[in-house]
Amino acid sequence: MPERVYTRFDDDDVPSSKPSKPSVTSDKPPAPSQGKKRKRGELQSNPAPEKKASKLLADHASCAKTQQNSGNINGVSRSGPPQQNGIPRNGPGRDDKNGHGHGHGQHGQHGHLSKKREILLPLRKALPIWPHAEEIKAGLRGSKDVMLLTGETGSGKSTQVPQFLLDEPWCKGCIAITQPRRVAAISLARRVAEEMGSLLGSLSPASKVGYSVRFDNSTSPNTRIKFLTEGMLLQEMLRDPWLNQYSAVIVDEVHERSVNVDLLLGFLRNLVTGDKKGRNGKPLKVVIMSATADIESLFKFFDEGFQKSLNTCQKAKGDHTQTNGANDSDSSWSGIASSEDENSKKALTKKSKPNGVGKSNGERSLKRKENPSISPEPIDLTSDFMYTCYIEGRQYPVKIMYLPEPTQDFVEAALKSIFQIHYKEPLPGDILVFLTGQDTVEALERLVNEYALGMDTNVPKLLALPLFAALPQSAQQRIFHPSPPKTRKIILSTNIAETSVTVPGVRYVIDSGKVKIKQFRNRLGLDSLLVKPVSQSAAIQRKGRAGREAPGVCYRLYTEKDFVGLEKRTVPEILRCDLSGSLLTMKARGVDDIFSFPFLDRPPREALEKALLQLLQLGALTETGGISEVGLQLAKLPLTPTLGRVIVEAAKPERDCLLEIIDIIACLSVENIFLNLITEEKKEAAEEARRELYRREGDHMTLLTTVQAYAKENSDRKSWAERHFISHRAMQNVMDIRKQLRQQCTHLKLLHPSKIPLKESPAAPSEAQTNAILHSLLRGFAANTARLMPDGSYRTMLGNQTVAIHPASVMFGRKVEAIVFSEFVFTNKSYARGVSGVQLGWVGDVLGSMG
DNA sequence: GAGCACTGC
Repeated sequence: MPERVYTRFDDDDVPSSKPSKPSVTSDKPPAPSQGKKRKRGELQSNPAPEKKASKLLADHASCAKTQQNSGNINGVSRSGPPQQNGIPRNGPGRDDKNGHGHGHGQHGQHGHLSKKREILLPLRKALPIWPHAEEIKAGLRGSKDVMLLTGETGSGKSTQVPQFLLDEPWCKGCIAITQPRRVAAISLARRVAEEMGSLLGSLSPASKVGYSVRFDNSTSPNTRIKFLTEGMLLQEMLRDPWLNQYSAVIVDEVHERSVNVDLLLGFLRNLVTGDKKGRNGKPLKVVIMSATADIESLFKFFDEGFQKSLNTCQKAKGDHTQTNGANDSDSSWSGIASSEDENSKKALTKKSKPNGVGKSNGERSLKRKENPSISPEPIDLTSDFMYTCYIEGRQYPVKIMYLPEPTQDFVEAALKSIFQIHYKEPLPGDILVFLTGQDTVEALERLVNEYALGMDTNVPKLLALPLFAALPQSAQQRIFHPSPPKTRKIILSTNIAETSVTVPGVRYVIDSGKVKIKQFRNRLGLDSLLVKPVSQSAAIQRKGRAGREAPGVCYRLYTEKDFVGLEKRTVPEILRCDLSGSLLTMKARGVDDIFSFPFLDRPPREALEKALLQLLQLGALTETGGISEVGLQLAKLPLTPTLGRVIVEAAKPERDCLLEIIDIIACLSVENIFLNLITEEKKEAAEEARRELYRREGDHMTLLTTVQAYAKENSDRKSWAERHFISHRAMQNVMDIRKQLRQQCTHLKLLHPSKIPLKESPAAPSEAQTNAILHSLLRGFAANTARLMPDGSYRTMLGNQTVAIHPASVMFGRKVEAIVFSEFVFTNKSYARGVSGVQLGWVGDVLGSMG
């Protein structure tokens, strides 16, 4: 009875039980429409010659049913179809942060620069955000220090907002704008420099736009707009906690909710609602840019900060004057808000009850929650200190198709959908498939290629392109090449395409509805990497990838009911990661009481306590919970506290193996340097080629040997890496980090400059050195130790859990009395990765010394 | 016998 049929849910991503208007749903077949409707059997009219293919298509044909193509569109339609203003794809301000859209070099001459600026100006003026310039400027004047801004994809917010604010009277200093990713920071800076007719960063002392990311700082004395990664701004706050060089901080892509952005928001709230005494009276304006759905919680977050500050201020006043009514809220308003104009004064008097405004807006926005994808109606979330602004985006409508029945095998379901789309839909229109990981990507790639062989010759060709982070850069670049003639590209991707990489040419998205997600388990102290259902917001994000260039279709490989049952939001990273690094960051920036730090989402007390305990065990905190000398050193290292602690240990005179440890740590802080090989043939070849690098002491000494051998190779490192089946890109990263860590350690007086060899030392480490290295590792990873049990398994020293040595380890299959490991991950079972053999007595010593 | 995605003076 249940026909396998894609059903379409019109219009809204989050269906409510009673749709506000009639829509095509799963229980009623759509009314036939005159236009593009295709017959059911149409797929069969193109029978594939090969049996497999024809079987597949026949299967799918019976379930393929196209829905009427109503003019109803999903997403933002208010501003009409995009690109009507002659704006090219990837044109100005379209949030193209891959750096592929406009890779112009610098034009050396002033004339060129201003000409470029003139050319770009009309394109800027056509952006959806342009008409809001005055509103945005006005929104931050007077007592209003915080602006919440939602701008959908393609609104131009990342490029235009800093330029709007630049000439405001309060803006005497620099504007910082943060990005979650390096490429985004750099390509946005390049774009804005062009728009302003300025050279980029350090290219000229006069340049007004720069950027700052790890390993790459490009600013000038005259930089007014600086794009930086979130981590970079946090790092700057270590030196300059009041952010004195900035007049404004713009935090972009807040909805991605990285750990760093959460910390940043907490610090910024404290700054902007605090006494600002370190800023010598200079104002600091904060702009938060995020998805519409987050605005309410962000508003509450900052509003709470302002309320608290009012209460504190008022209490202080009460204490001083010894007079009335500490709870009389009205009397306190004028105390803190030194309003600069009549309007804000009026606003002050209007707001009689602290919660009044927020509440009514809360009710209104609840309505929106049911339909988050409709055209945003402005919600009037305003306070005396905040302004909320909505910018429509440029997004084409995307139809959604659901499976009528859940599927167990999303790879097979994706395969069927790919061929269904390919046979049904005319070119152009590439297909983007969201899968969980390298394994499913490669499995589907093989299947697509296999079935494509059986396609009729008059059917367009298929080109399957895998996309995942571990893929070499050159292979990743293939997705940007235009399709060959009469060919449809099928991009098989992990969630890298959700945020990090924008694939051009996509009109069809197939969403497996699954994602591999990392979760830190406090009690066990280990990371889990598990396949889980995506959240609704992630599903919406994936769907949106189909509507970047033309109207599109999103095939969800789950039912509409499944979608309704999904979590609304992806759990923010800060609630599912090890917090020790974050807490160290906070302690180093003067947050004494981490339990009162303003978290947008507060991690459970247990997680905070666990992290504090870990920092204590590393010696990063004093007995009283203050930060120690070691802790300050760790906070300055671009490493996790654990890895940092290994560095500090290795610098001790009795260990004296810092350079070696730096090489190892550099490897541990990049992705796997050893390439994953698929065919048996290559695996064997790699085994053979790497034999000279393998060390029986374990993975850490193997990494050291590898770095030393690579560094020693002066002629052609790339071919050396290829010969040894080692990722050259990862090794370049390792060398960058090695350099940075050496510098850092010199600054921290852990390393004397005279110790850095001018030439790469070829000497293999002695046994004494090896022991020193392993002891240093043990100091940081004391909790990651296990002993061999009589039955041949390993059990952790703390917690007595079973761990298996990961198959990729050189220690795999070996039995030694004890092991130390730098990574502990749960996938199918608990695995130790990065394993070295150690003496049981050493482990006892280090555990004993920690108490 | 196995590898989501980012990021740091």
